[in-house]
Amino acid sequence: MARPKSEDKRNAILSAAVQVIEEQGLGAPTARIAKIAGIAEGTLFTYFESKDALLNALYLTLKGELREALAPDFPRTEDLRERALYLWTSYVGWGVANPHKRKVMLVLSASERITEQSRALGMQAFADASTLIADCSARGHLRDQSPAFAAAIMGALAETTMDFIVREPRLRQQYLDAGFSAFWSAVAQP
Amino acid sequence: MARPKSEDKRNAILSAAVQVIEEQGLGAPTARIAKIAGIAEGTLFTYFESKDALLNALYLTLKGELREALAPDFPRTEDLRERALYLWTSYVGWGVANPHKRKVMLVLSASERITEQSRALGMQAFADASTLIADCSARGHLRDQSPAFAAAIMGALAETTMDFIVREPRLRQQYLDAGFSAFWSAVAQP
Amino acid sequence: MARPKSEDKRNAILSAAVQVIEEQGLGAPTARIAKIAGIAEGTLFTYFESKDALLNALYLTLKGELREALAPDFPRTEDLRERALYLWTSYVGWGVANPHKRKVMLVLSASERITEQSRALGMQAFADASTLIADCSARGHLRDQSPAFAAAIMGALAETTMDFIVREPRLRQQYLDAGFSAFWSAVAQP
Amino acid sequence: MARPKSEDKRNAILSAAVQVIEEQGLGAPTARIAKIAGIAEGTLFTYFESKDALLNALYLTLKGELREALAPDFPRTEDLRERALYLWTSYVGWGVANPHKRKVMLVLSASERITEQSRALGMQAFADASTLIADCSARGHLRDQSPAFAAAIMGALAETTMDFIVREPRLRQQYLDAGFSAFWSAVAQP
DNA sequence: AATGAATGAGAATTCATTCAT
DNA sequence: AATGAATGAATTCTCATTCAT
Repeated sequence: MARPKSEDKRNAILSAAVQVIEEQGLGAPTARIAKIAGIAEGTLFTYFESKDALLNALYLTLKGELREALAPDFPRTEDLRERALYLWTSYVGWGVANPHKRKVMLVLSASERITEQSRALGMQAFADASTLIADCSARGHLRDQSPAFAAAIMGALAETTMDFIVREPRLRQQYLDAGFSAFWSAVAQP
Repeated sequence: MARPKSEDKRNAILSAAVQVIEEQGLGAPTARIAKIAGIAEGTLFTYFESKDALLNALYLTLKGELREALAPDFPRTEDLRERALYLWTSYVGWGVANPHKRKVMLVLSASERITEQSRALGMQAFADASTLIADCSARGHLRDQSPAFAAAIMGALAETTMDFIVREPRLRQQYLDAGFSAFWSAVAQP
Repeated sequence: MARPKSEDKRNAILSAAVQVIEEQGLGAPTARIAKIAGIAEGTLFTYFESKDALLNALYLTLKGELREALAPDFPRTEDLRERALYLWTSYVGWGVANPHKRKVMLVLSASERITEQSRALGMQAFADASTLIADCSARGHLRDQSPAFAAAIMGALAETTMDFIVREPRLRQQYLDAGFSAFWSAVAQP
Repeated sequence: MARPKSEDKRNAILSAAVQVIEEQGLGAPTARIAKIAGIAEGTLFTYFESKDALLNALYLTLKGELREALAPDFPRTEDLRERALYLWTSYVGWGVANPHKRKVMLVLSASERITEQSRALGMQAFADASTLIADCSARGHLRDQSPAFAAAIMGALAETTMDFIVREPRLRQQYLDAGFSAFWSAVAQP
């Protein structure tokens, strides 16, 4: 058999794409991505059919990574608040630890090049988290809204919190706590 | 360079830009914007020095419009909550009434083509609103955070609320109320 | 008004295309055509939407030129043979005088890039000639065949004749006469 | 380089090339030819040094097949006309029975990628037929022309006849007869 | 000022061919 | 010998911007 497609190379491309898109936006040339990935221009297209395909794959990869970051040892406690805090901390932690990836995810999300299908798949990955948030909000202000609303609110507050932590890393813990407090009040308490 | 002759044309360009960017993203050709605006390709550049200049001007214009939408007859009541509700309703109302403009603002915000200066100017326009929110939060959960944090949280919650109203316009009032309730709990209450 | 599209430039492109395609076939780069035409690479596309559009336009232009070569002072004689000879001579004369154009026309005709529409338009130009040939053949061997058959035969014999004249220009008159004699026997005589 | 292992594969490639070139022209990718042939992209190049080599080999193969179609049981009759008719019928029959191969042969003939050497070799295969035609024309209109002229005329008339039969298969016999009659009058009769 | 043709530097692919497996 | 990933030059076409009219 010929040499097999290399998972390493695929990852190198995705990784290079994060770097280059973070710097130049979605207009970043595939040639530059390839160069950073250490492969020939044409090789990129044996791993991704087109630039759009690469973009969508990158979107899904980042969503997947984020999910991984949330998943690992989810506490089994009965205490909803504790579990929500864990989720919150993991989420914000990932975003703060991976500012480039986060920025690229935002740019991708705002773009028309991500298909509905990708978006649906991306959401789907957060089913567990969504359920948790839905449980949290079951008796709060939003108890009558679609459960997705509470989850979206958590996402929005977490993103805002990340923005501030990134700008003032010194106040990390403070923003983390305050953000969660805001979230908990907004969603969970009656 | 020279002061352009027609304010109408400038507006037509900005308006066309909203439409075209909403459809095609920031990659939209200036030629297409010009065509939709009813002017010649080259004319666009007598009104805006470059595409980036147009983009930044558009960003500021949209921010300005939004501010206008918030300003008009701001109630003089003492009641903070009432004033905040007014602000909230205006903000969400504008976004829901102008989905294209809102989408374009998001795309622009996520792009590297908007300069720091534009972003600063854009923020600045909301000084009044920010002050109001800061007042609201003076005794709430976020009392120890930078006042901008509360304002950012309001923005984030409002955007989320708009997303859901746009998706389910039937539930407009419901989301509007629930969103504000969430905001108020998150920010204003102790 | 801006500067108008120049008929000269359009012709220069078509002319350059003949030269370059004659040398390199249909794979000839548009960049090279543009260079030979003395214009910028991109300018070619303000005159022709795409390479295929250029190819089809070239096909029609060459067919048109050929028709012009046949048309001018068609003799009004009653004598069919004389008129046919005139047609024959003009046709072969054009091909021999324009070997590059002729070669390119053959290459284009053999290509899948020329649309059916172009082919139909190209044929259409030869309505008069076809009628004449049909008349010639009305009493000959082919009297029972579709009139287009006789015309096609004339075309085929003329092309063959050109091939030989081009290879042995010295024998031009000889081949011209012999070819016509063959044609006349094949088609017109009973 | 080394003698390829499988004659079958070589044939599969040539066969695939006919199919693919008929569909897409000479621009058809070697990768696609290989795929249709059921082999790997790279394998094609152990059977043919380059795409041009493949094209030239294909040209010669098709010419060879055509010759085979003419050869088999050539009648030994004295009667020239009968032998010529036999040749004519075989030739036209092959073209009509193999429209794809015929189209590809035309495309190849019109291309600059077939070398002079290949063309010469291709012609050479028809020495017998040429001689026969030369004999036929020895006393006809073309008696004073190079013998190749008569042969070329036969080829041209046969191609034209095939075109019409392919378009109107119902009239096959009619066109076959009429075409031969035209040929015979053009070439053999004084 | 307005027009739109002209420019030419990219951009995303494609593809013949090579070469590691 | 066979495979198909890797290569990178080449290609068509786009587009912001300039400039002749």
